[in-house]
Amino acid sequence: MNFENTLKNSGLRVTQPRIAILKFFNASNRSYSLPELEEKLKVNMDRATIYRNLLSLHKNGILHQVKDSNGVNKYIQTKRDIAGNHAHFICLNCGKLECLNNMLINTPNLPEGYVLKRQEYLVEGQCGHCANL
Amino acid sequence: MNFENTLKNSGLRVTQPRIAILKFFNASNRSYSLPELEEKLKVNMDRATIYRNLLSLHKNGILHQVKDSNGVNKYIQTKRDIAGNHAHFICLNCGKLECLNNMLINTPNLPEGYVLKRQEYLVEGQCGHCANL
DNA sequence: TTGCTTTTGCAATACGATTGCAAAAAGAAT
DNA sequence: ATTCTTTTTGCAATCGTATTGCAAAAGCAA
Repeated sequence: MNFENTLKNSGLRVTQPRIAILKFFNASNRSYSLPELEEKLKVNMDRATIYRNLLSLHKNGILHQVKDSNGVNKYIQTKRDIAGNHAHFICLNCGKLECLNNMLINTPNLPEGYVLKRQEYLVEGQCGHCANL
Repeated sequence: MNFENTLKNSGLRVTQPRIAILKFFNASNRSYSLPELEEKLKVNMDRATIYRNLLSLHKNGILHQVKDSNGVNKYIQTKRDIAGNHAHFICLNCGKLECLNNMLINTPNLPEGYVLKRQEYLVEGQCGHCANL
């Protein structure tokens, strides 16, 4: 499916900034923060535009959003073969974010009367490439 | 053990701000962020003082530090009966942070060649008290 | 009490996240 | 193609938490 359809299917208008963002993520397999994207795309669009599009693309399931250990949001293209809760890995060196598909998170065993809203299992370290530098 | 000894054992000088901070945490079983502590303690000390003391108390294992889902650092008194990696629960309503001692995290199964640096399993929801309001 | 080291208080700054608003662009209706 | 309505963009401002430089104050050992 092309970028235009991706947007249309989510009820989003097809705009230049959005196409550029989708194209950018599609050409990369790592994650980016808003400041990083700003740097990469700033000749083409404003920070607020990127920001708001990251939000809506995430809300529509097109981008995956994970906070790194500094509390900074990182975005990566959602892979469609992932279901259920899973852990995330972020490479502290290159910033690559991976979904650890083999680490499914089972529903946590909370004390009696507690209500679960969300959970996030973040693993950080060095990916295979960066560990060998 | 009293607050003075706690500090001395970590090689930290015994100062009024530190005693006040330890006393404050000791009287509460929930977690606080820097802004929250600022509010509670600002008549007595400066924000930078609180900030730097939270860092050193955390570095010395006296306080536990966990980022909530907004990326804000929360601090809570370290309970000495906790060993190993465990999940953390934060109540979205009252802010209470709990160590889920029954949820020990086993070493994640990373792909070949990856290096693990740190991990954090955060669970958010409502605690038993807040769920019944 | 002296002298050295650590800590504090104040002020400034860094930095990512977020918003208001008018102009521009997209898309539906005609 | 033109008009009209709604969404989106760009710019600038602002928010909130985190962080730092530096001189003065406090802690502590000799």
